[in-house]
This record gives sequence, structure tokens and C-alpha cells, in this order.
Amino acid sequence: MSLINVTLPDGTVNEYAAGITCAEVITDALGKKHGCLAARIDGEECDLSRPIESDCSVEGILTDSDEGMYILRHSAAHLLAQAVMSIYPDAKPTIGPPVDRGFYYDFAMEPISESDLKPIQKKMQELARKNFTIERIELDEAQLKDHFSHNPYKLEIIQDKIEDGSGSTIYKQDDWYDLCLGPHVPNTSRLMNVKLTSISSAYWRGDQDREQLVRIYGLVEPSKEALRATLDRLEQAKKRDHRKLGKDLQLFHIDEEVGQGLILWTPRGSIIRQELQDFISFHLRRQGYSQVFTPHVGKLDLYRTSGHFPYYQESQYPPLVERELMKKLSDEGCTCGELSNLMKSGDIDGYMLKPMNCPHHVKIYASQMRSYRDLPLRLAEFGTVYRWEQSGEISGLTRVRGFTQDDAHLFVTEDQIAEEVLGCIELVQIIFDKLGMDDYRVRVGLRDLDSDKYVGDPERWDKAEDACRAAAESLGVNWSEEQGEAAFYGPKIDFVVKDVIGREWQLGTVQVDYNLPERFHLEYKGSDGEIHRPVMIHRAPFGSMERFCGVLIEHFAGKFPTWLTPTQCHIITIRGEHQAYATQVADALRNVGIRVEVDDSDNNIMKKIRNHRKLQPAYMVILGDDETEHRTVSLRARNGDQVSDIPLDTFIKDLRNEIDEKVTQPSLVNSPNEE
RNA sequence: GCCUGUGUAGCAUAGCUGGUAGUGCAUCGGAUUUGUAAUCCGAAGGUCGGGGGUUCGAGUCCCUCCGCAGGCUCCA
Repeated sequence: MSLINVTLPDGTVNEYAAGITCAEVITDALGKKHGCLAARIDGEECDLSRPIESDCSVEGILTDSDEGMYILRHSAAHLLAQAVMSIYPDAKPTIGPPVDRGFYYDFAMEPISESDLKPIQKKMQELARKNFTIERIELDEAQLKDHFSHNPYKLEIIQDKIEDGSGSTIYKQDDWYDLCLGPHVPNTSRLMNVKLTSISSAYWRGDQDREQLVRIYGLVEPSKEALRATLDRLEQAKKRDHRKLGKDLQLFHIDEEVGQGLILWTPRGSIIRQELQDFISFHLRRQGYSQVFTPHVGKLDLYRTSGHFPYYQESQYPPLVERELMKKLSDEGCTCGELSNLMKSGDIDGYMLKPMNCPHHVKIYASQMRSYRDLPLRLAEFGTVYRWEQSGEISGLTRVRGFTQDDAHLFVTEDQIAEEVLGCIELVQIIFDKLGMDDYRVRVGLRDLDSDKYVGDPERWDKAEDACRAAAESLGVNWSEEQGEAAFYGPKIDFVVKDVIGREWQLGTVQVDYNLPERFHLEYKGSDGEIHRPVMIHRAPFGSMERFCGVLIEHFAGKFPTWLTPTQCHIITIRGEHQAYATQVADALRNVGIRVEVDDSDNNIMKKIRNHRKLQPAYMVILGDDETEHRTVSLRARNGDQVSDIPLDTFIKDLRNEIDEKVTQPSLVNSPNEE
């Protein structure tokens, strides 16, 4: 028998007989209770049962890593399929991968409902308890096809994903097996702590023209405690959902009768939006932007030139046709379809709610002869745009049909791209820093080198892509390059954040554009006296005010920094006779621009505090005998902490300062200024 | 748009197998004047998402449309 050397993670090298399994090596190194659910041989994931035949390094995979959790989830998906098959023998399993927060499995079967999940979950636990060994079996192509002859979906995968003539593996537990590369946990007892969470539908291979499948989602954790913790966390997360908080804090309203995805900003929410807008406007002026205003509609011709019509027609509100023309066409018996064709062909004109601001800004650029001395020209507008998002996709503030972008378009020379992209990025960073948002992802979208759908010549693309990379690098946060993610007109940098339930939303974006200057024949006169074409940069650091506010509400869980809080101080009197002083305090605060609400109702103070807590003011200002007599205030923070005897003048000064400095959270209670 | 759920006063909820709507908070009126998370009494508020159907009778069953939620698909 030959001997092999196995290197462990801590660097020790042990000698074993060839054929020893990973599990045995790990048990030897860590003891029986190692808790590993899979292994890595020379960095490659495999089952614990995998025999080792030659010198290598071996390490165990625990559930404390993403990789470990993925394996656990993947195995749970198999268990789900096994359970479903035992209850619904006619169901055909298709695919069942792990995902970020759990796992799912898609089945071709008759629709089932949420109430059917319970028995399935029960079955899963029953199967888990039986502690079946999960076995990896290698099969050749013919055997594979034979094993899955009854399941066209699996056959399709075998056909497409597995190279002709080569084999693959199945994983078997009890008499159930699935086509899979693995690795998996060693036995089903690891999968006791599962919870099926929801049911939905999905298309086979994500193609809407193909079969609709039943998708079952679930969670799995290594222990009962961990499962409980995860469920608790989800429960907690729901409480900070911006849709709920938007209602509780009276920030916005969406009305059926107004329309899906159309936001009504109530007074309190409008304050937040306005404060953000003022904040960004300040930095725009600092960076040399010019503010512009443009209308909410434009002629179809404008969008024909820009290329947005009729190409992106289905994601726009339908065009507006002039009344006279409409009447004439109607008298002539023109059908809707014919009307649509006439608009497409340009035979009749109309107007469109603007789906984006760029064409309007382009026209401002083109309204004058531009010289290289004018560049970069930076045109900024909080521009409202309208897009016909699919009804099923609309959600809260994060996906809407009318929204205001903090948009700007920079018209630059080729040489200015890098610096200007950097400037855009800097703006994003200032905003994120000030708001304490550090949980975001940066995505640099590059072109797909094999495709020819991109406009502009390759050399200029290389330069622009380098500029984007360099800008992303300058942020000092994690960023990733994604080939093929560029727009057809230029590379881009996106900022992506997650909402409370783990969905990703794109916020800010910076995009280099070679296309629109071309389509609109934009020009400038260079220092060489020749006519040149500028390059455009589109950028929106917040993305849209709606989505950004939605994300912000969840980020702060409704507890905004003082400068963003709709009503910063709620003044609460103890008795009716403190009313006069309350008015004085309110006036004094309002005089320096602080937002105040006074409650001098005859409720008792406990009741008032309870009521006002719901709106999360930065401070409650309690006024009673002591305060009135000494011209002081007592403060109550959101967490219930209190501080008394603060001279009114000191409070006003400190509060004003806290607002001006945009301090991340209210800090006057227990602040260092206090004894 | 598709799938599965879901829709009762401003908000949160009760209403079993069909017999014609309760409760809490908020609101309004009165009493109370209170020192840090609910003072008492009273009143008002609902065509039970819209429309249609089954039935002697529908919040409850069926159809349809709309909204919402979670997914899918899409996202300039």
C-alpha cells in the first residue's frame, strides 16, 4: 500500500495510506466533533467521503463560511425535492440551487398552495431524521440518460451542460437521486433545521416562453438556534421595511386612484427629499455644475433622434397625440394598431412623457456654438421621468413609474473623461459617507469583447474603461468588473445596495456615452480650430430620489439624523400653564430654522411621549415648572435617555450645530457638552 | 405581463361551516392638569377593494376587474 502526504491548514503534514477519505483525515486532525460538512482538496470542494489518492492539502468546510452554507442549502434543496417527490410522485424536479439566503427548487407540477408547504416541510424533517447517507455516484452519459429518462428537464440539462461522451455524477439518498455535481453534506441528519418559506412560480430556464414551474423557497441552518435567529432577523427586518415605516412616519402615500408606482410625497417625506436635494445641490455648485430645468414631455421626434422611440416603446407611457389629429384619424376609422404604426414610422407626431432627461440636456448643449474652453459643461437637473414598469415589478419607493433622478450630463473632451468620472464618484462618496452608508457594492460594467453591439471605436472604449476602473479603485471599497454589463454606448459604474429583505437595488450610476453625441451631431471647436465631437457622461449619484429615500428609510430604520428628521423637536408641555413658555421655545427654534411641533394638549405627559415617539423626532423637549422658571429645557432622546437643565440658548446653539454639521445621529443627550 | 397568496373605518385587527359588521389606537366632544412608553366618560366613523352571479339571504361561495405582498420575467 502506498503512502501519501496530506498537508493540513495549519501547515502540518501527515502521512496516510492512499485511499483514506477526507472525513478520516479531518477527524484525525480535529477530532470526531469537527462539524465539517464537506472538504477541500487542493482548494477544490468535494464530499467528506472522497478518497485521497495522492499528495495534497486538505481542509474542512464549516457552516461558518459562505461556501459551507451554500453546501448545506444545496443539500436541503435535494431533500426538498425528495420530499416533494414522495408526496407528489408525478412532479418532475428541474433545478434546485442554493441562493444567498436559503435555497429553492423548481418543479414541473400542478400548482400547489402555501398551505401545502407544511406537509412537505414535515416530510423533509422526517427524511432528515432517517439519516440517509448521501452518496456520490459517477455515471457515463448513457447511464445518466437512462436514470433520468422520465424527466425531460434533466435530459435537457444533460444534453446542454454535459459534454458529449463524458459522464457526470448523481447524488443518491435512500432510493431518491438527483443529477448534481455536488458536493453535499454526508447525510440527511444535517438538514433537520429547515423551514419552507414561500412558493412562487418561475419559468423553465428563465424563459417566459417556456413552461411555468412551481418554485418552493426554504431556509436551512446548521442548528435550531441558528434557524430561530434567522427567522427572528427576518421578522425584525420587516419592521424597518420602508413601506411600513413610510406609513407609520407619514412620509409618503401611494394611492390606487392616482396610479400604481406614482408617489405622493406627504409634507414629512417631502422635507427629507428636499433636505437631500439641498445637500446635493450644494456639492453640485461646489463642483461647477450648472442647474437647468426642462419640461416633463418632449416630441416623439426628439426620442426618435435619441433612439428611445420606438425602440424602448413598451417600457414607456403611451405617446400623447395631438387632439385634432386624433379626431381626424378617428373619423377616418384608424385603429389603435394603425395609429401605433403611424407613430413608429414618423408619419404622425406626438409627445411623450420623458423616460429620461438626456435628450433635453443635449438640446441645451446644442443651443450654442461650443468651444473647448466651455468644456466640461456640466448640466444638472432633478429631472422627473416616467417609465412604464411592469405592474408586477412595482414596489414601494424602490420601483416606481414616475421618479426624479438627481441627474446630470457632462459634456467633455476625450481627455477629460477620467477626471470627470472621478469627480462624479467623489460626489457619491461624499453622500454615502455623510449618511454612514458603507454597505454598498460597486459594479464596473465593461463591454463584452466578443460582441459587436457596442458603438464607438475600441481604443476609446479601452480608455474609458480604464478611467472607470481607476475611479472605482479610488473609492477604496470592494468593486467588481463585469464583462458585458456595459451599456451599448459606453462603460459604466453602478452603486448597488441591498434592502431589508436582501434584494439588491441599483442606486447611483455613472455612464460614459459615445452614442448620443453622435446621434445629435454634437460638436465643439477645439484649440486646433477643428470641429470635434464631445463625449457625454450621465451620472445620478442617488439614482432616484424615490429609491434613495426608500433605501435611506430602511438604512436608518426611520431614525433619521437630525438634519433629515421631518420634525426635529417635539415640544411637550407638562401642564396647560407651560403653554406660553412652549410658544417662546418653539418660536426661538423656528427663528433659526429648526422644525418644531408643539403638543400642549391636556393629555398627561406619558401619553404625549407615547404618541410622539411614533414619529421619531430627534428630540422631545419637555417643558414644566423648572424649565419655565429657569429658561431651560429637558430633552428626551429616541432611546428614552434624558437630560435636564439645559439652558435654552445652549440647546438652540448645539442643535443648530448638530444640524449644520449633519451629524449622523442625534447626540445632544449625553453629549460631551453635558456634565 | 405571469404564478401563488391577499384586500374589513386613517392605522392595526375579530368575524367558525352563508343569517345582514365587532375591538384597540388615532379623530371629535366633555371631564381631568398630571415630570418621561396608554387618565376617565361619551360621540362620530364601514355601500366589508370595484362590478357581476348563486341564494329567501353573501364580508363569508363562484366569476371578473383593480390594488397589495412574495417570486418570475424585464429594467435605457
